[in-house]
Amino acid sequence: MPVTLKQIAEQANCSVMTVSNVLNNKGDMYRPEMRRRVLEATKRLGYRPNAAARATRAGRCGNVTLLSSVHDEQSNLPTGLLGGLQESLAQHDLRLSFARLPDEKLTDPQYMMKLLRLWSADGILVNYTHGYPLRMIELIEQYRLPAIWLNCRLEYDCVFPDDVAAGRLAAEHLIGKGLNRIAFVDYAAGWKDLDQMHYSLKDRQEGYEQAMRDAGLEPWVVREDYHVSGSDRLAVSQRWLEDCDPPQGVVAYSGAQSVELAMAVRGRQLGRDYDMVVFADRRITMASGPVATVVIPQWRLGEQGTAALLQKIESQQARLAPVTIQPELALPDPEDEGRQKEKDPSRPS
Amino acid sequence: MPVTLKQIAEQANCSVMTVSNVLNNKGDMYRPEMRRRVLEATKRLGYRPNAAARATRAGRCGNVTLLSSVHDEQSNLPTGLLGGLQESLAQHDLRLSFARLPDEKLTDPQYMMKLLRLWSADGILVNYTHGYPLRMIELIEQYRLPAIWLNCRLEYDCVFPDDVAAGRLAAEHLIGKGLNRIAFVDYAAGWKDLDQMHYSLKDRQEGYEQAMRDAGLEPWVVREDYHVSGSDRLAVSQRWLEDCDPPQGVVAYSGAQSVELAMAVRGRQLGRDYDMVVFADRRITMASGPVATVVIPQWRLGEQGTAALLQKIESQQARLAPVTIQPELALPDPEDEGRQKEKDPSRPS
DNA sequence: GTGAAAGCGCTAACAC
DNA sequence: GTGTTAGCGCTTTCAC
Repeated sequence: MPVTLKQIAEQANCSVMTVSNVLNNKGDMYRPEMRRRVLEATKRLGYRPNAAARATRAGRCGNVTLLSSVHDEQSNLPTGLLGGLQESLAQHDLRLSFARLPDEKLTDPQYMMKLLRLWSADGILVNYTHGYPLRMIELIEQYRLPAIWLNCRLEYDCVFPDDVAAGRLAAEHLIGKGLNRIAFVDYAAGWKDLDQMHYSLKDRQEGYEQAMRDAGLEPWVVREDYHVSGSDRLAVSQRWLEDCDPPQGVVAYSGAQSVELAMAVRGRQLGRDYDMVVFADRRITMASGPVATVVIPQWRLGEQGTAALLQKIESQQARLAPVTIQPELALPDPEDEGRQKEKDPSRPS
Repeated sequence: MPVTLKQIAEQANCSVMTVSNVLNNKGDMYRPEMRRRVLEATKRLGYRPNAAARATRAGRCGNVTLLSSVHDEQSNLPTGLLGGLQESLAQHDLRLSFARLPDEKLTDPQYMMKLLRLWSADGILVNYTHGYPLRMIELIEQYRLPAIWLNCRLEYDCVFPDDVAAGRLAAEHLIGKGLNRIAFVDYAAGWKDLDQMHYSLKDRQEGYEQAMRDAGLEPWVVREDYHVSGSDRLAVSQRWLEDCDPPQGVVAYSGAQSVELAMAVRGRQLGRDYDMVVFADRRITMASGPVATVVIPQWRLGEQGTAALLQKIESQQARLAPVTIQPELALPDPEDEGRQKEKDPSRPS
């Protein structure tokens, strides 16, 4: 039903090739009159190029697939990452597609065909940060899929943030303000389950501890034995804050809001009585106002992921060296407020 | 470079058609021996089907494009929506691709070709919730792109949540608990800029007001003249809470955290001294613990969006009646805690 | 300057 | 049961 080059050629009284050339910027040689006729017919018919046909001819797919877990209920896909990927891929005339590895048994060859068809791409970006099934690694190897892992600290073929640097950056900011009692808070993992968790939990704490020791300060890590769920975080925060001289600075991997609230109940105000640094993909404003944020630039991560994948596709190289992304400290500088992208007020929440 | 059916046929000593049929579940007629040889060669060579070629043959593109704004710095793409779209499209052997309408002048035909190639799809899902450029509507019309608008309340070809119902649901929950002084809080829009904002701002307030009046209660809307930025919300919350007998219930479109904090500073605890309802795409846990949430089921919105788009593509119908999605109240029931999907603790934040 | 021929990988239709 | 033919929309090559 869609318009084809052939139909344009008929309308413009020329050959299909002429149309193709004119529309692909190779029409310099043609008479202006010819070009005009072609462009006019193209516009009039509302012609849309058929990417599939072009890709078939070119022997490529024209797209890259972002592979995610089916288990991600929560957003594991920052808009910045999506944007960075999409825009850098578009510059190479590649589309970004989305796929998941379902739970079904992947032994049925018929089912595998269906899945591979959906994955059909020039390359794969794997967005599992942890807990990726062995089966997927097997599939990637078996089908020689050019793949890059995002947010994964592997030996090769990956792009990930330098989380030790992120931890250092956070601590150094507070140390630089002359604070001494600086706590590192994380409720996401406990000491007992830390090892099975994402490396960033350990690495950011490690960076914090390094910075503290370098400054001659005693690290102060607030971490329970096990993961603290959202509903328990306030109580836990209040408990440890009761027992101590309250911190002058807090580096929060998670639980920042419960610390803020527990401090407020004790009459201690963020920005006045203590400082906080959080980690995020963008500058953060908490309930008490903006806070210093160690920004993990997801946009750049996406761009670098694209670059790595393209290199992998081009070079057919077996293994690519890991790429690390440096985090950046974003201050809650009031002067910056204007530039800070506020949550767009007119969008639905 | 990728493996083709032809190569498999050579290895399996048969024709390309035999391979195609066996791999596409149409191989019942073939001798088991033949099928075995084909499947063996397929596996050994690591064959991946070429979706582009199949799509070319079928006269379709095999994918649907999700069109987003370049201006979305903040996540406007809930994971649930993505998941619902992706999964329902996969059931129809369609891939989901992403694209954006860039700011560049869209007058250059060469540039337009490039863009249309990236948008190349059987249909388009428009994810602009507001502020979509007129140029895009023109493009959709000119190129007869089968399009469905998501989260937009239009006259036709759209799928969006019933936000009046959402507002009602929130208020009725608190009214049902026997509360009287129930405030509706929104800092995202002010009275003066409400009209240019997303319809959900007005609609949820409208639903709240309806429910209040139905119950013989006085609506109490907290809204400033203009948008209140994140850094000012706490101060604003403290100001209006100072002047009044504090509310027993709060319906928060936005600013929930600043209200929670302001109340805490006054010694009023969420769940003990007052109740709150918020709107989200999933059950929400605030710093004080879980709260009742009016859940806008984005997953279902995605599924319905797919259904509508497929119908639009199939039927070539000019205009499809709008589809509304009903919100659901999710209680902060402790019994439900187990089922509540906590933010996965092992992911990077 | 323009167009005819060939072929990309795949599959519907039909022949044997 | 298996293979042959033709053709999807597009572009590379090369002839006129």
